[in-house]
Parts: sequence; structure tokens; C-alpha cells
Amino acid sequence: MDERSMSGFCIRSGSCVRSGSTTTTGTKCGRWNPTNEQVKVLTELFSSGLRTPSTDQIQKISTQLSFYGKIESKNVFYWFQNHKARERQKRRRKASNSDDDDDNNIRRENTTSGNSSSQNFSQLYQVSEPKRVIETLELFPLNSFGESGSKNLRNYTNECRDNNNMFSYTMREQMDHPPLDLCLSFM
Amino acid sequence: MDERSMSGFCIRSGSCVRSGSTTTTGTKCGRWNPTNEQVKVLTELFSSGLRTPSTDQIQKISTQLSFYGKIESKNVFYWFQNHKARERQKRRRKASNSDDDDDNNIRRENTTSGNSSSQNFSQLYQVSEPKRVIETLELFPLNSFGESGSKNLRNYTNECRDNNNMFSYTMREQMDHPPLDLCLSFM
DNA sequence: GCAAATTAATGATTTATTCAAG
DNA sequence: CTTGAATAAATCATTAATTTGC
Repeated sequence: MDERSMSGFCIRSGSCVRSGSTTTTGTKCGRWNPTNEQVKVLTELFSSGLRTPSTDQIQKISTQLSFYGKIESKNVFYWFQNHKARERQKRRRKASNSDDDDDNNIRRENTTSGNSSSQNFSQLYQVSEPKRVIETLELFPLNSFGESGSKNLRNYTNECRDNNNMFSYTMREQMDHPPLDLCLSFM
Repeated sequence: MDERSMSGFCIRSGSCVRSGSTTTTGTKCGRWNPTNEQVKVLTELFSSGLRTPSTDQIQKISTQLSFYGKIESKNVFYWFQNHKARERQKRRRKASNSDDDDDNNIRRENTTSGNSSSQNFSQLYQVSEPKRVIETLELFPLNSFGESGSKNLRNYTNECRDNNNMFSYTMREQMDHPPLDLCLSFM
């Protein structure tokens, strides 16, 4: 069994042993505490568009920033992750308008009007909770970069496979609507 | 039971009126025009993990959604197919999303085109793997400096997080470091 | 003024998704 | 269907700000 809950390690928290005295003799093994200059540079990088620096970039940034004080690559990595996430969070907080969360009815089986439904949705997709709404992310056109994008046709092929048997049923049950001719030209 | 055709929603040939939807008002009924509720449910299904619904599932979904407006099984099928593909495409086009400025990185799925050093950081730092191993982590497979191995970055999580010798810059203290104006172009 | 106490920021970890490969 | 890579989200934990009583 691999229940990690039983492990005896004190992975979380604890960790950094401060050796008792806190303010004595530098070298606290606490967390990174960026200098103003470091923050300034990181912020500038961020605001000039950098969001998820590559390993290379992280290394360079780290090296450069080390002139201002102690820093490690992972600090840079974490900084960007956190900053990105928190900016996003901030933004979402502010613009929490939208039309979302009407929470109309997703699992409204019963309902009135004696809909023919019969089958219950919940059984269909035993989704317990609609966790998150798919975010509306805007993708940047961002010129090319190589990227020969013609290789994922394969997936469609796979899906087509599914389609095949999918359409074989062709509305048997209680199809109220027309024959549903469904020409599957795409297969 | 109730024919969808009789429902007050959208009749095939007439003007397709979206029940209270905000977008696209004057669309003809040439093709399925999902209502907000329908999209919401479909999106939630997708978000909950459904990707390629089975025939039965499609049938059920379609039946349920018909309560919100005209819909056919094939619409559900196509929706999933398209949504899946487009989500993938979105990811592929731009791994990092949202946020204001443009983002300049193209990591994720470099198409094996020998992309530069991709993001190995999650592997390096977000050690999610060695949950129980802990004691000896090899954190920097990408060397950077030959001596890394001997250093033996053990107890990455438990002890002082200072380890890291990725860049053994070693805190050049007494630095009378130059201005280092770190122009953002160094990357 | 000053620290203890409390709160706000934010660095560091863990968890959950996603797509794609095998 | 399983697994790998890579996040982003959520959470934990520690440091800085600040408030407060003296």
C-alpha cells in the first residue's frame, strides 16, 4: 500500500530547523527573502511579458540577480509561479462579474413537466462537483515558432473509430426526431 | 411523450430564438445553436472529465439537454469532438494563457523539434515524486556544474532549503558588484 | 519607543488537471 | 487504460507589516 499518510517523514512544515536562536549569526535557513532590486527586476520581467521562464531563462535570471543578493534558481521559478497565479487571482477578484455562476440547473432530473428524461444525469456522469469552470483563456496568436501542426490528425482518427460505433446505434431508443440521417462523410 | 419538435424552443425552419441567450441573436436555424444552459452543462461535463462519451451517454445527454432547447445526439457528439480538439489546440498554441501582456514562451509540446531546454523545473523543484523517499533526492540532472553530484542534495525538503548548488555562486558577499543594470534583453 | 500579538504578503509544497505517448 | 510531463490551483508556512498595551 502506498498511503503516504502513514509515512513517518515530516515532510511538511517543520522542515527547516532553525537551530533555536533565530536572530543570531546570520544564515538563517529560512526562506528566500528577495531584495528590492531583485523584486524590481523580476517585476519588470513579468511586466514585459515573461510569465513562465524556461529553464535557461531561469538560470540566467538567477545568475544575474545573484549580484543583488542570495538567490537560487528555484526562487526565480517559484516567484514566477506565484506571481502569475496571484496576478490572475487579483484580476479575477476584480472582474468577478460575467454571467457565470447562474448555477441554473445542471442536475435537474426530476423537474416538472414530467419530462421524458427518465434516465438520470447523475448516473450518466457521476460527476460529483463541477469543480471549475473552464477558464476563458485567450491565446496569443504569437507568430509561429516552427510548430508543424499537422500531426494530430491521428487523434481524430481515433475518435473516428469511436464514432463508428457511435453512429451505429442511430437513434434507436425513442428518437423523436427524424431519422437523423447523419451522413458521416467525415469518416 | 413530448416531441422536441413541439417544444417551444426552436423550430427547425423558423427563426431560431435562443431562449434568453445573449449571443448571436439573429442566427438562422441552419445549424444547432446551443443555449447557454446547454453549453453550461456540456462544459461542466467536459470539465468533469468526460471526453468521448459513449453512445449511451450521448443519448442521455441529448435527451436531457433537449429540455433546454432543440438538440440532437449528433450535436452532442460533435460538441465533444470539437471541444476536445479545440482545448487541445488552445493548449498547444500557447501553453501559458491568460494574463495580460503577451507571453513569450512556447514550451509544452515542442513537437520534438529539438526545442531548447524545456521546463524541467517541475521535475527539478516541484518534487512531487519522491514523497516518501526524501532522504536522497537528485535534484539537478541538468548538471550545470560538474560537481553537483557529489554535493548530494539530500534532505531537500527536510533540511535547510539552501542546498542547491545549481549555481554555486555562493553568495558573493562583500560584493562591490557593478551596477548590473540587467537589461531585459539578456535573454 | 518597544516588543508581544495580530494580520497581511508571499515563498514553498502539495494536489489535481490536461494532453499526449506507449 | 496507464503513465509522463507540465502546469495551475489550492494550500501550507514563514516572514514582514501593523497594531496594541505598556
